[in-house]
Amino acid sequence: MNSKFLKPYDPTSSESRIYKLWEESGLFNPDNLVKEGFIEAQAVPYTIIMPPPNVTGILHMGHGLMLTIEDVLIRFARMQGKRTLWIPGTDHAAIATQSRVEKDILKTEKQSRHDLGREEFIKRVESFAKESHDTIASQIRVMGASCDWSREAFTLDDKREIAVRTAFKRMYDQGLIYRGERLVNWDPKGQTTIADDEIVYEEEKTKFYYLKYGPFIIGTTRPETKFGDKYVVMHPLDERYADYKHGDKINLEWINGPIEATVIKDERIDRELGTGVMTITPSHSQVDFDLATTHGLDKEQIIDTKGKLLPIAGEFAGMKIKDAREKIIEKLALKGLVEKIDENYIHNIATAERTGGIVEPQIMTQWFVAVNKPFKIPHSEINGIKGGEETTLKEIMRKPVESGQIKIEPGYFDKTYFHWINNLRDWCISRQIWYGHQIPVWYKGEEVYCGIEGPNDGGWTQDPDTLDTWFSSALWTFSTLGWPEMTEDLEIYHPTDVLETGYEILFFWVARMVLMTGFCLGTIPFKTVYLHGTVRDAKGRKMSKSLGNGIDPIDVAKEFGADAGRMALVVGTSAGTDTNISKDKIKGYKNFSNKLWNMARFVLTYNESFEYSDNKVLGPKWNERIEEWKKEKEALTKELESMRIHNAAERLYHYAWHTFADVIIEDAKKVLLSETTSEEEQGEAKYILYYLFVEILKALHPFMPFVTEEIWQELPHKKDRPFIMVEKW
RNA sequence: GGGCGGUUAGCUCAGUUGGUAGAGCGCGUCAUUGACGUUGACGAUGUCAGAGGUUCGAGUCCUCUACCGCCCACCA
Repeated sequence: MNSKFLKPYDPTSSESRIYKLWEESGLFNPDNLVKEGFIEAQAVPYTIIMPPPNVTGILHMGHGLMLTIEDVLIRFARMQGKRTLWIPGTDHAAIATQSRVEKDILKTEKQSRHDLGREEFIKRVESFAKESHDTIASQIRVMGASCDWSREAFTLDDKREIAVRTAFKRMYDQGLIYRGERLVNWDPKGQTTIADDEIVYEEEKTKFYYLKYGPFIIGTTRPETKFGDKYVVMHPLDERYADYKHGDKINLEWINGPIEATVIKDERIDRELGTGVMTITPSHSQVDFDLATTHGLDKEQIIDTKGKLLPIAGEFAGMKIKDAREKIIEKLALKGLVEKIDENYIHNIATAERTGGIVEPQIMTQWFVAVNKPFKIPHSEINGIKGGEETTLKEIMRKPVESGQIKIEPGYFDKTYFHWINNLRDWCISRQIWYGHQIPVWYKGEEVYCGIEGPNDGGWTQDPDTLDTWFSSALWTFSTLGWPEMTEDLEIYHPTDVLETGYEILFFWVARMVLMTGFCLGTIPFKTVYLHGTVRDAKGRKMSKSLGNGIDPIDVAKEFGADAGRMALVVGTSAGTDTNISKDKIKGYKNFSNKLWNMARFVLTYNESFEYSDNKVLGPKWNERIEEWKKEKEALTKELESMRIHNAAERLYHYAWHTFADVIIEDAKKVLLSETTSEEEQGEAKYILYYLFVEILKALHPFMPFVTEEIWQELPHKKDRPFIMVEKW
């Protein structure tokens, strides 16, 4: 027995050494597993593509949970003899990364991205991203993730660039990507458009003004947008306004003098709300824009992209929204046009998630993906959608989940998924930022060209916008496998088996992967979606910098070992529910690592050498124990196959400690320490200890890969496989 | 405003198709120079949020109520 067993288990010295051994063996790569004969070439493939962490910083406990769950599934599949592939990668996270670097540069150099220029700025972002990537890659290793580094990908590397441009061009050619004037969410602070999902609504107390608009009273929180309001809208069945007919012209006194207003009747107006009458500002409000579009009304821009009033505001032109608001009310009050002011009006304002800027809707030319437009899908393996027939991207998202072809775990998220799809509007994919995939469209005068490469002849300018970061992540399951080339990887490993991710990105990402895979490949990206919850502190609070309650997975690995951290993350954590973690909990599993270590010490004390034999006959007492274990193992396998990882982990912990150590070892001890037992009896006791211990190590390996491998390497019996990692389940 | 989830032991949570309640931590008593004190044995604690229903039988299925949390949403 190696003398290291005489000391308590020290994870820090083992873990990095063991990871290195694994990595150098090349056995994270399924090609090598086949080459070296550990699995059959025809074996069932099992694939997970790692959700790429953003290169905006370092990994947190949420990533720790993600990596643990995926590694458990992967190691389990590998031990079951499947052709197991787990591809790691990182995400360029366009806006998040750009604004992070912008902030840094502003702080240290007092420069903006415009001061540096596009090229120089991109260089800075790239160097930041590189550094962040390296940190992340090493953290993933610390967690013990057995992913295939030879296939590592980045959402903004050369291969993925080709995939993105190919997908874009195909959609463009199908008419599913179009450029249009639409009302978009403009972030004046970030100077870019943002997606609906990137908005955070915040409650704000503001004033609600009732203004006299000719014979009507209109309510508003935003008098500064009212300069161009020359349409007054009401419900066609509202009896209070029956005297006014659609199209009537009314002359009235307004902010900067007399105007002519036109009456519009539309049933979308809520009669109960306010006075039941509204004026509209199509340029800066979605409802108003829709109304104006239906009735063919003028759309005048009132506020510019910096958040200042335009010349239409007359004397207020050039003022900021906040400053102008009070001044306008003062003027209206002087004219006697203010009926009433409600001082305590609570409403939600839209702010940009990344910058905190107050979103100002603007009419702009942007690129969109049409989700409701019918198109002919050439080939389809999606349940409920036939190749060669017409469908829509929305259908492509809905059908696989509806038909059960894609299973979402936990199941109740189906409802949320459908609810979201039903309310989905066209996806705005252009962003006015620099870091990301630049839109593969070039202009020369009136000519427009879309292609994988720019046109060869001179005089063309590429569209300056970049794509929403989710556009490239939506291709992730197949861009990582070599698409648009029809590679062997793509053939073998796609569709992938499991997408494991946090429930908060079900819409941003999961739904869009389904969309893109359906469009590009006519199939589904994955068979199962496993959604994990948020990792919280011991009191159930979100971990945050301001609270200082965060736990760093790397610190955990240093203090308790990655194995302990993994167990603590996984036990008691069912799909879709949040999990609380504390140092006490992690410490409990460090103790467990040590317990295993000491079991090894005891077992090896009595088994300096060991011969496995398949037909070893044991007495009934020990036989019962073996039967008991077999049942336990069956139950475990079932739990793992149904992805109830928490149950499997808990069962194993309980079996190893409270059955094997507390009962079986104690029983064996009685035999081994007694003077009166025969040699045969002693042999049986030794055998059962060794046999069951090895079984436990194997079963525990997916959960606690390091300590189990470390012990396995010291076992005396002749092993035909170099690592427990590639042992048979 | 719309949708979804939760409410089980002091704490954190399991509980697969309905069959007399479980784990970990914590707590109490005791043990122990024997693989391990990062230990062992034994033990206590629950009207499973409340009300009603279906059933031979409900933590589990149905309805309602209360509280907590999350997501979505352009209320002028």
